[in-house]
Amino acid sequence: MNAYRILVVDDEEDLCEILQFNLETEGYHVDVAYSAEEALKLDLAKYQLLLLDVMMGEMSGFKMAKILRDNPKTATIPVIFLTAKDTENDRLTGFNIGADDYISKPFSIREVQARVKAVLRRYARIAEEVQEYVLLTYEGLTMNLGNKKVTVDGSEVQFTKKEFEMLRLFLEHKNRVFTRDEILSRVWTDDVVVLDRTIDVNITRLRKKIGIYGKNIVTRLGYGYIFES
Amino acid sequence: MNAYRILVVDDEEDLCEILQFNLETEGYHVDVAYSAEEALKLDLAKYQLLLLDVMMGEMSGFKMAKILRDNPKTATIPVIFLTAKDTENDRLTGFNIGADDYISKPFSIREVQARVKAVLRRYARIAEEVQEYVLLTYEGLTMNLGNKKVTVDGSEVQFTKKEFEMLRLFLEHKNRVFTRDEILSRVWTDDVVVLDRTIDVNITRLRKKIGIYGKNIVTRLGYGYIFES
DNA sequence: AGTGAGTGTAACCGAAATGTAATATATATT
DNA sequence: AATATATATTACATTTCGGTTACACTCACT
Repeated sequence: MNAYRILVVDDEEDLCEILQFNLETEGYHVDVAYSAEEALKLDLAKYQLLLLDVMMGEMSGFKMAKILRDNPKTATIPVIFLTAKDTENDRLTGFNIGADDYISKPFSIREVQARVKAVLRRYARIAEEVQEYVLLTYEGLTMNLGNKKVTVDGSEVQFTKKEFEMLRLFLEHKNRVFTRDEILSRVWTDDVVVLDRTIDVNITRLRKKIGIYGKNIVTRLGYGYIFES
Repeated sequence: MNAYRILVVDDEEDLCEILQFNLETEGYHVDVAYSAEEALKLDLAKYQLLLLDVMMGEMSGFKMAKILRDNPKTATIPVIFLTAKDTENDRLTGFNIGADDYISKPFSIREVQARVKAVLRRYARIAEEVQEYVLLTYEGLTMNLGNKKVTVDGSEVQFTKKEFEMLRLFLEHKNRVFTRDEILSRVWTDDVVVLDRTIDVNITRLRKKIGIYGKNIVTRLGYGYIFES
């Protein structure tokens, strides 16, 4: 069985070392980063759990978690916050961002081990069941990421891969402008080179397929496209 | 689309040439320095990526990277180390300093190209994600960089790209005079040449659009324009 | 080989954005 | 006050941008 990969992000090096040692003893693979900025450079999608210090360097753990939540590739990774601050307020902020648990410093290693185990168990179960049935919707538009089906006002519409991925991008980030370059890098593979205008053509095709909702894909002249809700 | 600027720092001239040639073929703009000392004389902030040799002349790549990390203007520039030494120890030193990647000599050009591409993509992504939340404001003026919308005292106003970028420049640097040349170089792409007078016209347009706040864009006769708060 | 879906490219058109020139106004200089 | 210089404004010309259509190419599957 493949070991779970855990990333610890904390600016206290000693603490990182302790966590790393003890969690690796438990059989996890543990990486460490000493700041949110450093952590964001990593390919975070490969971790099954993040332990984030709330108070550190430039970017707080909360901010980092927020960034993760908005990227589909990392949005579902469970997060446990570590913090010295144990006010009710912080706890709430944490849980609002989608914290899976919350550990206050100082903590016992046993406690950390127990919570990590619990979160991972929960995550494993949910990952299996839920992942397949993720639905993206906007009013009468629904995309089923599991079976790749799209329905527009109740009736199913056949989508091509490009159309599907573009609409997915838009529905995952409504009200955010995507430049053609961004769309290109997210929907097309790196090894192909296509003209900017290709996007336009595919936008036209997408708009047609989603009927009335085509109007929600708005052109931002000079910048790109945006799905407005 | 603006090309990424990469700086290669290595004392082996042949190697530099090879890297420069191959990366320029990929569409990047590549500069070269033959020592850390030489590199540090350059305006490093303009680069989006540094390739640093670890073993060279007086100052090592590690030392140079450390200097960069301590200067806020260069602290976030991604670094890839090039080295003949491939001990675990060196790798760790590198990553601790905040290396984004690590390439051991001898390496294949393909490998370098792939890693450079990967690092730049990661950075572009992070920059995008961060930008998504940025709101620039001044009293009743707000600019949303994520969806490129501007509101003036509550109501949305349509902006063209030039108008948007100019206002963005002003709001990001309130109370700072911008000469026409500076505005030109920041808002216009390098490949176009326009008259100075063009700025004036666009300033007029911008002033109109932001209504009452048009008065905050003040003309500094003989110098340029300033947004006064 | 033949077929059809998926996808990229080229070309045309209209609309929006942007640049330029001409003119008016303001500010500085003597 | 007169003149020169700098900027504002307007109207118009040009360029850029995006929507759309038709068509070509590729690839998987017969």
